[in-house]
Amino acid sequence: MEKTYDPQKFEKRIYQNWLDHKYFAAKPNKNKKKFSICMPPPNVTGKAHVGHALNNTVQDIIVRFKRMQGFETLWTPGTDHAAIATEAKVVNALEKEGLTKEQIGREKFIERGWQWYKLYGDTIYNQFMNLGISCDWDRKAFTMDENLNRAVKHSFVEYYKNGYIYKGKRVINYCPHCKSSISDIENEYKEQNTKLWHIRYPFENGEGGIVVATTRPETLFGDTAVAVNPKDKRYKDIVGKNVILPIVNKPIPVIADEYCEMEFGTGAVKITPAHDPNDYDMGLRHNLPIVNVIDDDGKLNENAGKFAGLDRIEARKPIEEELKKLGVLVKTENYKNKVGCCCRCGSMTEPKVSEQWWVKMKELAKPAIEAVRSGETKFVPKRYEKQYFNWLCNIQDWCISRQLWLGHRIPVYTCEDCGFVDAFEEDMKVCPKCGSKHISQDPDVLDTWFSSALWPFSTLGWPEKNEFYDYFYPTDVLVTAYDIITFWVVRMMFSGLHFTKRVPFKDVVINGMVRDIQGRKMSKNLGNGIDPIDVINEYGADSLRLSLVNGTSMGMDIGYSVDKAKESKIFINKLYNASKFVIANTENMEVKPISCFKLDEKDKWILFKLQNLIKSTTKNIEKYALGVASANLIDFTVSTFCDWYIEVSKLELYGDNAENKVKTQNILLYVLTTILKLFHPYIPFVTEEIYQNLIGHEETIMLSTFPKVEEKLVFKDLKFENVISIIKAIRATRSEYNIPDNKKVGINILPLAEETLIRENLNAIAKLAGGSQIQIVKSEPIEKSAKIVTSICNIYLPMGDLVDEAQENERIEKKIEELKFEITRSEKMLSNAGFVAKAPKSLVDVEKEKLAKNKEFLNQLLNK
RNA sequence: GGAAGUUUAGCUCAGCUGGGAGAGCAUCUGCCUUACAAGCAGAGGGUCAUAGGUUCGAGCCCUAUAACUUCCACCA
Repeated sequence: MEKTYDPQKFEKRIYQNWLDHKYFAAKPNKNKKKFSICMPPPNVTGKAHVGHALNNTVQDIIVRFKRMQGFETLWTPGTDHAAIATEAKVVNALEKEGLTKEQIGREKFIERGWQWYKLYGDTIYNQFMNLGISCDWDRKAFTMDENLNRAVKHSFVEYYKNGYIYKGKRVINYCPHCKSSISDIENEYKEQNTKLWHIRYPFENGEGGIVVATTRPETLFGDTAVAVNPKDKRYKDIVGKNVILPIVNKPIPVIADEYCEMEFGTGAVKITPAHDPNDYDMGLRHNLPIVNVIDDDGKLNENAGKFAGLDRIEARKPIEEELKKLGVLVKTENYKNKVGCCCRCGSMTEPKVSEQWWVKMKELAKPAIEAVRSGETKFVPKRYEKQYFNWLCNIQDWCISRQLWLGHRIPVYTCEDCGFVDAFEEDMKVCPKCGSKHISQDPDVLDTWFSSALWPFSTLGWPEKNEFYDYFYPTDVLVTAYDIITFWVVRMMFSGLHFTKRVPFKDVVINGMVRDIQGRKMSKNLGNGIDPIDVINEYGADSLRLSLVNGTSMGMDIGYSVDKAKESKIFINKLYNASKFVIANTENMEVKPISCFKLDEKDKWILFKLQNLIKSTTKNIEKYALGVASANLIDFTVSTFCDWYIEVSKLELYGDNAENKVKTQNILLYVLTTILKLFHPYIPFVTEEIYQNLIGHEETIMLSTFPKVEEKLVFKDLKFENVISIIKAIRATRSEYNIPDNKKVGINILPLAEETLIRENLNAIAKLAGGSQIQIVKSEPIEKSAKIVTSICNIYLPMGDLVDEAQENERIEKKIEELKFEITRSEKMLSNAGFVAKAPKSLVDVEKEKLAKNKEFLNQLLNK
């Protein structure tokens, strides 16, 4: 191994080796249990950000763990075509060439789309590979692939034939920039400083009238009524009368509708059915005409008279001037409200009445609700189920048509001659009813999420019957961030249940969002984004991975800065160095099973703690407590293995007892190997690199067996803890006396119990506590010494004049006080009838034992 | 308006079915001890947001309050 830990030197090489051996590939295997998972597909033309790194790290940890546990493990990678986003990029690119998509036509445009996919499609995969993730690259899926396209058509037609899909006129959100409808969840409300315009709509004689408050004066041209609350006494007498619509000079009725809040504004609302969903509903209730005043570019149309052609927002100013001139602008006031914005491009969306394709949701939602309610699919953490239920229980029909060219075209065909309309999986050239060739396909494409909704099974080849689908479906876990529960998780659930009759996954693990260290979202505007590739280049993929999950808990946001990767690298460096030590000291060793050695206390101690670690790591990973598991692993590696076992093992390794040396070598090797395997899912590269240098290693650590608890190595009564206490006490006392570490002192030990243990570990105590010479004494030495008391021995450090009587007494007094406090505490607890009666017996026993021990210790001290 | 989450050491965060408050970083002191100075050893630092309640026992359960975050709804 290299002298220093330098991840750049081996990460790429190791990954290539894994690829070459096809270790990530999975195939149906009846003799093994399966584990399957599919990657949330990133945007095909996107770049990896830290969120992806976290999401894929979590998946890879789970996948590697399961693979080592012996499951046939399939992790399907994939990308999404993200129609709106990609189309916008292609349009942009065309713009730079001075072209529009209309100019080059649909076919050419789609070709350009494919060029775009191909050009950028592998970028994100390559970035993911740097992370070390172990997905089956031979099964890469893309939502626009031919077989996935087939799944989309198949499911659309199935929905259509069974009456789940319909075409209908509704108010939808329209993005004038993307020139497409978007669904309700793609419409994000953002707060904006604007004005509230109070406009007087006079009576037909030009006098008086009614004052309405509006945030959108520009839609005035589309007003077809003024509404008030029926209970509103102020307007009781004018309901049913007409008022004059200013500028347009057209009479419109005053109507009464419960929807109006009497308290808001003036209590009177202008009703524009064409440009507001609530007004639209009211229009239906009151049979109002619909007057459209905004065109697809977001400009006012001919209904706006002389304002036609102006952008809807820019038109506000001249309209305000005009209203002022007419004397109907009562006042304007500053106002904060929220306006819908396109989640892709950020521009303000327009509610628009139009004809779109919809999926009826009510029936589809029911089994999806039931599957989570019954526990067939579980969320981790559970609280996210509420978000899921909340959405599904108030579900609205899903608008699935988009006025774009990239994406899956809606497979509905209309015959221009006989009017026949139907959905088909095949491309239709001739009308099946009348034979006419004048048959045309619907121009719209499907919402990107329509194909994503089929992801867990479409990536397994559905609807074709095949062994991958049969063996690996349903998948076991879905790992995703909470921001797409409604977009994606919900839709996969109901689609999966509808088409496959099974839940698409058993567990939904929600990872948090990665934020900056101040808790802000990472964004281009703030310039606080962190590029995971930069982190990998500087600290290595293992450090990035570990820093993203260590000490975190599922579903919680993570405040991230590169300092965390640095911290992880420092730890990995430690592991690397400890491994170097073990490797150097086990080179030519004789490998034997540990059970054939006579184990001493330190051996039993480390072996037992290791068994506990195996148990807790397994349990924690199984319940997705990845951050707890890694923290325990780090703690064991540093504070148990390196700080103590390696240090005491040096005595055996450099000593002259050959049998003890072989024993220690074997234990070191066993413990290190086990640590590496436990850690492999987290830090796959460095564990493989080290593993390859161990005696008796297998082909690859990633296919080795995940450690299991060995009952033979589970011991009780860990006496070595006493030795540690002795060493720590001496160190602390030395520090108290300001004795520098390079100065050695004599150590005299007067055993009060466990003399054998103390004798066996004399050298260890001397070495680790900085002793010049160490000896067992039968009574307190005459020399002036610092006295240390522990529960099994008294320790005397002869330090001559350095010894301060007062300080000595103080230390002993302090210990006595501590013990007295402990004893009082125990006695209080044990004299509490409630505690003795109700607390678990084991706990009461522990307390009794503690009390007895402390009493004995105190007696020793008091009797001296 | 409805819902969820967060509040623990100076900072970033863990903390299991309720059973003596933890880590890393930062700070202070000493040490280049042959795996590691990217290190080692020692030390200081907390009214677990606030107020009640349940319990033998509360960081954890219940109620209220405050601050911050997010999701849903979209009152012109």
